[in-house]
Amino acid sequence: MSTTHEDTEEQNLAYNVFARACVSRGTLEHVTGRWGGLTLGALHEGSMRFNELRRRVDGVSEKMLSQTLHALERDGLVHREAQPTNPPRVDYELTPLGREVAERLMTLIQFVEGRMDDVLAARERYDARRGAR
Amino acid sequence: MSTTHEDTEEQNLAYNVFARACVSRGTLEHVTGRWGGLTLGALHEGSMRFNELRRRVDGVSEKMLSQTLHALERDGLVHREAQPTNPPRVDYELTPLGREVAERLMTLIQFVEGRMDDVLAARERYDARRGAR
DNA sequence: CCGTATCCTTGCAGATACTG
DNA sequence: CAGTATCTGCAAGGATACGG
Repeated sequence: MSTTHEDTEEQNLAYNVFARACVSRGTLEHVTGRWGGLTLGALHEGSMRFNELRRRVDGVSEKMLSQTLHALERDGLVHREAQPTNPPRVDYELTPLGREVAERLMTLIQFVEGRMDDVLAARERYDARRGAR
Repeated sequence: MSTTHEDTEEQNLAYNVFARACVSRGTLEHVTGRWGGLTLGALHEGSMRFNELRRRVDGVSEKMLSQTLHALERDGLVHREAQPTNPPRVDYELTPLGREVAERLMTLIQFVEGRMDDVLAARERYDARRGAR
C-alpha cells in the first residue's frame, strides 16, 4: 500500500458513500425516501397489517405503500408474513437489521425535530435578509 | 395534561414526524434528499468553495448544488461566506447545528454501509424466491 | 469565479379500475 | 383484505446559455 495519498482516499470515502455508483445508495434512498422513513417509523411500533399501515401513514397511496414495502423487504429490513387464510391476512414487521436502521433514523429525525425552533429562526433571518436586499 | 391517551400520543409522535403537515418534514427532506446528504457529507470534511464542492459531489449540476446550498443555508445548517474580491470567492461550511445533523446522518449512512453484505444477501434471497414462483 | 434564468426531459407519484 | 395494472400530471432534475 502506498502512503502518500492515503488521507485523500479516506476523505473520499465520506462523501463517496453518496456517489452514484455506490452500492448503499439505493438502500439509503429506500430508507430516507418519502415513504420509506414513514413506514419504518410506523413499523418501529410493532407488527402491522397492510391497511392498518396505510391508515397510519399519512397520505400514502396503496401503490406507494406496496412499492415501499417491497423495496424494504427486498433489502431485508422488513419481514412479510402472509397467512393463506380467507380473507387473507398479511403482517409486516421489522427485521433485526431493520430495527437497527430504524433506530438510527429515528435518532436523526428526533434531533432535527428537537431543533426546529433554531431552524425556524434561521429561516426568518434568511428571509429577512433576502427581503431587505 | 390528561393521562388517559398519553401513550397513544407518544406513539403518534414517532411516525407523525414524517406526516405531511409536520414542520420538520421539509428540513428532513433537505437533509436526506438526493443532494442534501451528499453536500452535508462533503462539507463535513471542512470548508469548501462552490466549484470545489461541485467537483466532489458526483453528478450534481450547478443548478441542483445551488438550490441545495440555499435550502441548507436557509435552514441554518450551512454558512455562506462571500468575499467581495475579484474574482469572487465564496466558502461554504457547516454551522454547529449543521455539524450535529451531519454527524447523525453519517451514523445512519455508515451503519447501512457496513451492513450492505446483509442487504445484498437479502436481495438475492428475495430475487431467488421471486424468480422461482 | 460564482452563480441565476431558461427550456426540456424523465421518472415518480396520484387516481382509478380491476384481480385473487 | 391485499394487493396489481395502467394512465396521466407534474415537478425534480439535467443541459445550456447568460449575468455579476
